[in-house]
Amino acid sequence: MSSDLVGVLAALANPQRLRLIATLASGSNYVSQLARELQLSRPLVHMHLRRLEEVGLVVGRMELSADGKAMRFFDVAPFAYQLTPEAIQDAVRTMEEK
Amino acid sequence: MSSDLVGVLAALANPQRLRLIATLASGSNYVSQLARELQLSRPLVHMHLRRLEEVGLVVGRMELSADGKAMRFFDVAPFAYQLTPEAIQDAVRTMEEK
DNA sequence: GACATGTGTAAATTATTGCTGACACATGTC
DNA sequence: GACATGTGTCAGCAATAATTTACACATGTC
Repeated sequence: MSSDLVGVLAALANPQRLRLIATLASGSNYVSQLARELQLSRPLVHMHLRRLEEVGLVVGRMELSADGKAMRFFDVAPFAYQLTPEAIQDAVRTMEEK
Repeated sequence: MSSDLVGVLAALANPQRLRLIATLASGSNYVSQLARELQLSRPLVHMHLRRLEEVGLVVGRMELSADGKAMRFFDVAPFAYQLTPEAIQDAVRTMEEK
């Protein structure tokens, strides 16, 4: 169970992905709808969400809509990272021990 | 006075820069020495430190050594960022209002 | 003067990322 | 069947980031 700080930081170091998290923080949503709301192409949203999911910042699930369409909903994970020099020092320490 | 979360995150989203911060957290140090300790080329360390300084995560100062050489020392700034969905939501809000 | 140390920068290369435009596959309605 | 919605993926291009090598300039010592 690696917390992989670098990975999380890399996932967050992008304006679009921050906007995605900000939007999802107000409630779960699905890919096409997010693309419309944030004015991004759907493949792009798909890719950003995958990147966020890989490091556990959001979680996705499949859901069937009333009219039978398979829709992919996402929620933010309740993460909380404290970013201080000391926290980074610890992260680097565990990072360097193979 | 912009806190520019994306900029800070981008600056931190790199293993070498995290190692630099971790090293500086144990005490101030200068460029050539850091390059030796972290096994990186000096221009690379120079560039990473500049990137960190731009967003205020480290601060640099010139200092004259005993034998008269101009040396560039760096210290970590005492930063503390709380990374939660809500904090990101706030950051994006202030980010979107031009 | 040659050699060690330190500083800075610029050019060129490589690797990575962000993004678009296709394509394929479903479902339900006119 | 044509059209709307939704899903996924892949190829390619453009922009950015990471890295090296080489140069310039200082200082002090052998």
